[in-house]
Formats: sequence, C-alpha cells, structure tokens
Amino acid sequence: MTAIEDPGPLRPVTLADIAREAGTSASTASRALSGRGYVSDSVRDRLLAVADRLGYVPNASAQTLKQRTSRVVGVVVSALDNQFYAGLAAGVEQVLREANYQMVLLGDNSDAAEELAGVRTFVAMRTPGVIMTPVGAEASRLLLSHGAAVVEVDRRLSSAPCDAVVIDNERGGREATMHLIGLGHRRIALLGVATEWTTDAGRLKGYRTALRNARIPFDKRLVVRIPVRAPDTEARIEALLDTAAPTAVFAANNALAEQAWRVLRRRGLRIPGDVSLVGFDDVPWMEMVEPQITVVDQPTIELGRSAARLLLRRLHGGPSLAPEVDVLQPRLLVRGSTGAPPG
Amino acid sequence: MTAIEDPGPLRPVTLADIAREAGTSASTASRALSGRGYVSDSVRDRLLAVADRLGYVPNASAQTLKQRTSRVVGVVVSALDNQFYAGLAAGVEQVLREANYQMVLLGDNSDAAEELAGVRTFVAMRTPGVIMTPVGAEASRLLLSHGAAVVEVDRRLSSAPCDAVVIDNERGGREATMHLIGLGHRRIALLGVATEWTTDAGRLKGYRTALRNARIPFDKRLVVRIPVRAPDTEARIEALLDTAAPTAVFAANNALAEQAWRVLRRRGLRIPGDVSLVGFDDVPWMEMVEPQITVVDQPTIELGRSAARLLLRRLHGGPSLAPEVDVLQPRLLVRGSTGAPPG
DNA sequence: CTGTTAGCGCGTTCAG
DNA sequence: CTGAACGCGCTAACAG
Repeated sequence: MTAIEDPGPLRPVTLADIAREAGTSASTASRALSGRGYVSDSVRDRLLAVADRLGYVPNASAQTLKQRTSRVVGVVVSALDNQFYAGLAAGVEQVLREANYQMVLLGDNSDAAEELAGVRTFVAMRTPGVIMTPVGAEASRLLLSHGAAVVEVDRRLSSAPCDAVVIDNERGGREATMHLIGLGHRRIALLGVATEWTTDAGRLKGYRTALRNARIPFDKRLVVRIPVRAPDTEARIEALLDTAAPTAVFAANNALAEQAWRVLRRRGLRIPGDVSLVGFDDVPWMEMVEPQITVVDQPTIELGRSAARLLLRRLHGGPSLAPEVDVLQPRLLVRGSTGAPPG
Repeated sequence: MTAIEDPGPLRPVTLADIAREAGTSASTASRALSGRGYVSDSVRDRLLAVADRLGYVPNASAQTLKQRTSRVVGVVVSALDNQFYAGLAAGVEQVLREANYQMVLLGDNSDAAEELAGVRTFVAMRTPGVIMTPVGAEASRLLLSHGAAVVEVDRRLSSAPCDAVVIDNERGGREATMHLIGLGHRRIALLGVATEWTTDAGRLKGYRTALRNARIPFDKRLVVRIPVRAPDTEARIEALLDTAAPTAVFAANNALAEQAWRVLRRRGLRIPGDVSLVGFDDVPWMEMVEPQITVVDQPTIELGRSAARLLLRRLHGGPSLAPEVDVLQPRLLVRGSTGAPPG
C-alpha cells in the first residue's frame, strides 16, 4: 500500500511506537487496538491506521505475561503420521479456530517422557488448556496441578476426574467379533497394543464378551498384545499365525491392521479365503486394497471436534463444572475381507 | 516424592517464590536454574532442590519478553493429513529436538489467508524462525520484515532470497515420463496442481523435456491442472480420460495419484493393461494396491531434516550468511502400474 | 474519553 | 560469588 517500506528488522514496532506516532499514550493505543475500553472514534481510526502502516503485530509474550493466560491451546497426540491422529487434530483445529483460539500441535511417539516434556512446554507457555491422547499419567497431573484444563480424547487415563471424549470401544470390539462368529469363525485372533489404554482394554473386553455369548472358550494364545512401535511387530504376527492357527484376525487399530495385512500378503494367504481380517478405524487404504477391509469405523474428526468443544466449555465455565465424558458410537463396515472360515 | 502435595493451581510458582524459599535473591535463583553465571555449588543445589520440590516451570512468556526471542520454531505445511507433509514435519521435529528447540506445527490447507494468519501468530510469538511449504508470497515477506528467519521447503516462492530445500522436480518429471515413453506410450497425460508452485512447474517442465527429447509433440489437452482441494477433481480426471484418451497418466503428487487411481478403478479400467499410472511421492498405499504403483519417490523425512538444519545454521549464523538452497534427488521406483500401452 | 502509574516474571547489568 | 535495580511490551486501575 505505502510507497515507503517498513524500517526493516531493526527493532520490532511496539505499542509505544504507534502511540508516539499517533500522539497518544500507550494505554489509549492499547484500548484502541484491543477493542476494550473507551476510545473516541477519531482517535481510534488514527491509531488503527498507524498500526497498519507500521505493520504492528502485538507481542504475544507481553500479552500473556500481563494477562496470565494465552489463547493458545495445546494438542498432543501419539503419532503425527498416523491418519487417525491427524484427523483428530484436524477436528480440534476446526472448532478452535472458530472460537479464535490457536492450536499448537505436538507428537509424543506414544512415549510418556516425550509427552511429559511437551506438556511441560505447554505449562511454560501458560496455555489455558490441553487436549491429549494420554500415554502417561504424569502429564495430566502436571497440567492439572498448574491449573490448566485438560481433556482426554480417544482414551482415558487421568486418575483425577477430567473431561474426555471417547468411543464405545467395547461395543466396537463386540460387533467386530460377533460379525466374525456369525460367519462361522471360532478361532479368532485379537491383535492389540500392550498398554493399559482404555481403547485396547475396551476392544478386548468386547471381544471376550462376544466369545462368551457365543459359548466359545477363550484361548489366550489367540490374543497378542504388541508394544507400541515394537521393531518385531511383524515377527510377532507371524508367530501368532504359526502357533495359534486363527481363521480370522481382528486388528484393534489401523497400524496393526496394516501390519497384519502385509504379513498375510507376504505369506500368500488369501483374504478371506484362508484368513479373514477386520480392522479398527477406517483409513483410506482399507477400501483401496483388494479385497477391501471390513472395519470398525470411528468418527475421527468428530472426536476431535467434541474434544475441542468440551475444552471451550470448561475454559468458559471454570473448574466448578462437573466433568463431562462424551461417548461416540463406532460403526461396523462390512466389506470383502471377511468371509466364512476355510474348510 | 514428597508427601505434601503442591499448593494447587492457586498461584503459579515463580522464581521469586523459590528464591525466598531458599533464602537467596531472585537473580541468584535465575542464574542457578538457567545455568548461566556464577553460583556456588551449594547454593545451586539448594535452589535446584527447592525448584524441583515446588514443581517450578519457568514462565516462557517472561523469558521470551526479556530475551526478545524464543526457542520455538514455527512450521507451517499445506495439509496436516497428507502423509507427505506429516513426514516432512517429523523430519523437522527430529533435528529441532536434538538442538533443543520446540516445534510448533500449523496447517494452512493450502490457503494463503490461513497461512498468513498462522504466520502472524508466529511473529506475535517472536519465533526466531519458521519453516514452511509456502503458498502465498505475503507470509514470508511478513516474517522477513520482522527479522525472522524463514526456510522454504518442498517448493520455493519467496521473492526475497532465502534458504530452501527442495528436490529436483524436473528430473523427477523427466524420469517418470521417459519411463513411460520407453514403454511405448505416446499419449501421456499429466495431472498437476493449478498453482505457481515450483514443484508442479518443475515436474511439468521435466515432462515436456522428456517428450521433446523423444520427438513427441506436446498436446495441451493431455495436461490438466487442478486447483488444490477442488470439489470436482474426479470429474476433471474423468473428463481428461474422455477427451484426451491417454494411455498413461502421470500424477504429479500423491493426492492426485490417489484420485486418479480411484477413477480408473471405478471405470473398470485395467492398470496397466488399459492405462498406465505413475505417481509422485511414494506413500504406503502405493505398494499395497494391486498392481503396485510405479512412483517417483522423494526423501520426505530428509527434506524436513535438511530444512531444520538450514534453519539452525541461519539462527546461529545470522542474516549475513549467503542463502543456501539444497537440492535432493528423487528416485523412480518401477512397480507394476506401468506397462506397454494397449494395442 | 484519556494519560499516569504500576506490575506481570524473568534475565541482565553493575556494584559490592 | 551474590543482590539491587531496571526494563522487556503490554494492560488494568485509577485519576483527571
């Protein structure tokens, strides 16, 4: 707009600069630019013009320091490169943006130490709230003890009561297993994660419930729980196939489903001819492969949106509000990877 | 550790608190905890113990305000849910973490306005540097004018000279096209993005070079450039197939490759029997589908790592350093989706 | 409606 | 080696 270029990176322009330029005090400039407090229209216009001309950008640190809180909310998820978590973050971001909050995203690689370190920088930033897929208990404890709101999403972990949004994992696990049983399977393997996460616990519970209802005895050799990011994941899946001879595999998350699928393919096993496969959490590849993968779909984006709404509610309502836990419903999508057992 | 719980969220503990508790001044506490300046060992130990006991977390805003810079570097990518950008961010994060910097990640949905808004909050945070996959020119201009370092990654856009790391897109485009020509194709479609991005420009240029070298006339009807996130992307691909009757499709990024693949499948066209397909940027589904997709692979993680290294170099070296542009090499992976043209 | 004063929490002189 | 004083940029009281 202006012909004169800004003075360059020499010194950032401050409120005092624009006040001086406009012939007012800094307080007035503050009121004009923040929109709070009385300022005459003429003065305000002049101030706004100067600020615009000088390319003024308020110093967020000074604001946060003064107001003792910021409009940044932290989000920490387990794996930035997993489409499930990416979708979650996208959902969070949508509603946060509408409420004029800024999302800051962090990945912790499912590592409690990394999670704690990340959360620590959030408390350092005086973030009013954090949304997280919890991996360790320390993190939310730290946050809470510093007065930050926390909402857990996807899984619950906090010992202290806090807002959360999850899905009905037990139902998802039950439906997947019942579907397999209905097809005639009796040797159904469960591939889960070796954690205390409520996601896996719920899916496992649903699996056991379905078996019990069908009077199928539980065989612990069919249940394999693999540590997150274990380097020998595929070997463990191979071992399962070798030792337990399942006719169907229920993989309790999208990453395990992918690994299982790869192992099955490498072995030349036909799906569902030799082994049926059902996944949990629908991701694009599942309907691109042949046959397409039967899967328990979850409302990923909505999970994120709900979490953000819960956080906003608490930021607005304060700590006296009773904790709210939203439970969303998964949905079984029957596709081509499940069929009758062989023989 | 301690039996006494911390006083709770009442008032955040400050340097003054821990100083008082330890019977020193705040300055000494500052020196002890930051590790800068002289402090006797005994005093330091006492201070550290108190800080630990009280759960002290330094106020990042105060630090940033005082030091006029922070250890947070901003990263803004086009699409958080695209595995390419996710990998990029992962690479950046790796080297930043080692250097004790904190990454703050933002997605801009390939929208210049969103990008600018995000970047504005980075300058508000007094972020010393930003790594970005640029979409509009304003963003880096703003950053630079405020004295922040910027490194462009994946594509270049800034009018002002700045550090960047890209791949040799022209070579990638050329090799993909030559591969197709070698197979006997003469009607090769190019699916690109309707932008000025150097990525697409380079790939297109490589495509044209390959055609020229092979004495194949350029047919503009074979080149379709689709706006990012266009709602009618698939229809445009359909139209290409209808009007230009290509025997091969070169999709210039992973998203377009996916869309093209879906259209081809829906139409019941055989790959490569009826149409060959080559993608750009290898992502997991490409080797899961049948046949697997021939693709120009790029060193995604390394792209991110290099960008971060470039940024650190500049943060350390200052603005007097000559801008450095790293060019990494792509690599053609020949798989099953390419074969001789029909007939 | 506007200016003055004061202080958020920290790091950095500069004396002692 | 340590403490006192000051100011980073901004905003909330409080006069006027």
